[in-house]
Formats: sequence, C-alpha cells, structure tokens
Amino acid sequence: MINSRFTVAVHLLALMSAGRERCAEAALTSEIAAESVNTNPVVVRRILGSLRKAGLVSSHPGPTGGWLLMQEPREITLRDVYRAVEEEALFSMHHRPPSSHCAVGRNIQDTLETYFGEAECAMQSKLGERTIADVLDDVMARVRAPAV
Amino acid sequence: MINSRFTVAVHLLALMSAGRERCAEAALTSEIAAESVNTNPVVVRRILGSLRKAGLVSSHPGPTGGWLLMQEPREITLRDVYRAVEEEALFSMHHRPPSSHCAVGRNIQDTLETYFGEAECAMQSKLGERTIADVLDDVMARVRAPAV
DNA sequence: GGAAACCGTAACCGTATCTATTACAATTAG
DNA sequence: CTAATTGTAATAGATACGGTTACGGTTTCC
Repeated sequence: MINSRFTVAVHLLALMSAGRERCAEAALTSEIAAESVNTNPVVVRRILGSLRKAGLVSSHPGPTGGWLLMQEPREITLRDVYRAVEEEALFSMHHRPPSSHCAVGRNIQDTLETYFGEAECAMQSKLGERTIADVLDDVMARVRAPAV
Repeated sequence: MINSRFTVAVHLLALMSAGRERCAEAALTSEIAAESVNTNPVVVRRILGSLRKAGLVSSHPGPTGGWLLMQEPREITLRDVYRAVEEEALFSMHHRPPSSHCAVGRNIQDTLETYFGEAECAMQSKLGERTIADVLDDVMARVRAPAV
C-alpha cells in the first residue's frame, strides 16, 4: 500500500486552491495547513518541499510568509502530484535476487518489469485525467449536498 | 511501494506452469520453489496459501506432495494473482482523520476515494490483460534470445 | 506400523519505512 | 529588534515485511 504522502499532498494543494479563490496573495502557513490535515507542521513542510521541488508551489519565510501555488489548479493533475511525492516504482521486485541457475529465476524480473511498468503507467494515466481544480470542485459539491 | 509478495506469487505460478509442461502430475515442493525464488520455504508456503484460498492452486502433504495449478495458465491473469495476495486498497488515506471543522478536510476523503479507486481500477485492468502463460512465454523467449 | 517427506502455522527477530515530534538555525516583515 | 515563518536534522514509536525456527498434522511407501 502506498503511503499517505500523496493523499496529504493533494489535500494541501486543494487547500491552497481554495484559499486562492478568496485572496490570491494570502500564503498558506504550514501550521494552518497542519490543522486541516490533522498532523504536524513539519510533516506538511516536508511534503510541500517535494511539491516545490517539482515546481508546483513556492515558499517564503517570515511574517506574511507561507506557501503559494505556482500553477493553475486546472493545470495540476493528480499525476503531477503523484510523481512529485512518489519516487520509486510501484511494484517491488524480489527481496533477494532469484536463482540464476533457473530459467524462470534468471529471466522473470525483466519480464515482470515490462508488465508491471505497463500497469503503473495505466494507473498514472488515469490520475492524469483529474486535476486539483476537479478535486476542489468535487469537495465543494459535497459541501453543498452532503451525503445522507 | 507495493511489497514483493505479488512478484513472488507470479514467479511461483510461472514455475508451476513450466513444471506442468514437463509432467502434469509432478507437484512443486515449497523447498524447490524457495530455491528458485531465493527465499525461505515458509515464505513460499505463505504466499501459495493465499493463492490456494483464491482457488488458483492446491496443496498436498506427504511424499509426492507439493503444489499444483488448479487453473490453466492461459486463464490466470496477473489481476487474479494481484487480488489473491493484496487485500488492501492501493492508496492510503490520512494517517489521522482530517479536521471536521474544515470544508476540505471534511469532504476530501470521499472525493479521493473515488479518484484513487478509478486509478487502481485502471492498473488492475491492465494487469488483467496478461496471463501466467504470457509470463512464461516471455521468460522462455528470453532464454532463447538472451539480452546482450 | 513406522520412517520419511511433505504441508500448515504460530512465534519471534531484525530491518526498513513511515509519521510524529522536538529543536534550532536562517530568513523576513514591520 | 521582535516575532513569525520556513528548512532541516535528529529522534522516537508504530507498523509491516521478510526470514527463520519449531513443531504438529497428513500422506506415501516399505
């Protein structure tokens, strides 16, 4: 199971997107964000740091400081976010290399890397169909029409 | 990152599929299998136990005992294997529930479960396009034409 | 009936990863 | 100068995972 960094990253970008609709210059502080996510501000800063490295957000220290979106919510796909916070391949290979004395053991990793790569690519492509703006729209629709 | 159980499970089914081409009644023992995978027989038995629960293999104790395929390799997709060994959702939600005082915090999990579910579904669908027979064919093609 | 070869599973260990937390230096606005 | 913020290292605690040992249950075969 994939860790929760991706989930938190999308949450944070949705927060910043919502904040920007009220005031474009108001930066989100890690402390305020941490309250919404229900975690520690350091955890927020670490994840936003990854997003900054990917060019999605910027940060500024000091009073009036905080974090700002660097791209339009409509332009940021969940795939962009995923790739900003997840570095490794989705599927892991054998813990220890399989036997080289066995035809299957000798060749299955190459085979599986091909097949698994296709599957991960399909997953990322689906993520690429949704943006942060979609997420915020969906969240706000739920605010107006809460589940029964 | 997903653990290596899925990888090992596919490896084991490919081994059994290869063994069956030589002799349909010869069961694969967890000890022989563990040598190819380069792990401990108990690890093999644990994973094959999951596959048995899914109806993909059967086991038999005693001398001449071991593990046998219960379905045609051409009928077993990687999706079947994935679902046999992976129980939880691919993406994890927040470690602690987000703030209920925030519109985003209150609704984002429902939104993300929808979007993440679509992405996981796309990944599984791609896995569904490949079978154990495909894996073994690909492995054997590499045996005949090794990479340079 | 007894020995040998399997599976089934519980128990435990060491390691890695993840989240949370504290602490503190660096930067900036006012 | 003060206060508010980021940046990051260090650490702790929890969890998951793979590896290993141990041992009981089942089956084959002599």
